[in-house]
Amino acid sequence: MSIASDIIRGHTDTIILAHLMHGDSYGYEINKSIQRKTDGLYELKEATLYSAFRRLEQDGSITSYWGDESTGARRRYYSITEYGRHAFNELLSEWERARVLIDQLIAVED
Amino acid sequence: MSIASDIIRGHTDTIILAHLMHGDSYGYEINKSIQRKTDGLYELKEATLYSAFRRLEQDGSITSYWGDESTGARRRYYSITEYGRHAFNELLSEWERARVLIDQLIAVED
DNA sequence: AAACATACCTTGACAGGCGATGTATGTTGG
DNA sequence: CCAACATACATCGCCTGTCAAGGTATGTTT
Repeated sequence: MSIASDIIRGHTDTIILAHLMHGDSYGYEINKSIQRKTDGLYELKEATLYSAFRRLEQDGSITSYWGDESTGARRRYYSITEYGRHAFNELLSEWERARVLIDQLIAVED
Repeated sequence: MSIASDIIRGHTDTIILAHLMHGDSYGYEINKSIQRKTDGLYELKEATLYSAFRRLEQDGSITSYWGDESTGARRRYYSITEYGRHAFNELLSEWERARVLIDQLIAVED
């Protein structure tokens, strides 16, 4: 892992919601997708991932249901809600603002 | 405050070190400078600021000394060390990488 | 005299990340 | 055939950074 978790902290929810904007998915798949997208540079720790699911479901951003796999391990699918889409957009624009702010604050030139 | 602290979290040290790259400074002034730079959009909470100073001094990134104000409240000045400059550069490039990574992960298009 | 600005500091609570550990199913290499 | 690995989910308890609240002290302005 080459990225400090304190930098990613606060983006976990956004990352998960972004994935669910494409359609329903489940934990393992979401994590694999993150690894693929970042060429293995980043992954969510399982404990982080599942605690995020709990958080997001509690606040109404996602809902979940068990898949009907006839074979293999069972999967719990997650679906983004209308509220979740709205929350995601908020998080996105917050990120835009934060990115500018941080760049401003850590620039050595003034 | 319009930026969630979980997004800025992990940048506190970088922000402080960036300021000290210009020269020695003290807590109150650093915080005022942050508010100025961001037009009041962001400020470090005092508890956060001073706990960051402690952290940075402990790991050898900064050193401190009391100013010799003949009038007004006393000031504790902080100075970035050679190690601190190195650490700052590391943090900077980590931010570059993280920014790209996050953008990649929260993009809805793929 | 009160309010405000400058300036520092500590305590205790809280939230998110994560190492460790556990469960269960299915596939594959030797 | 069985050990190792991949898939897939879940929880517990620790650690770390943030911050509300509170405190101290000096100087200026109203």
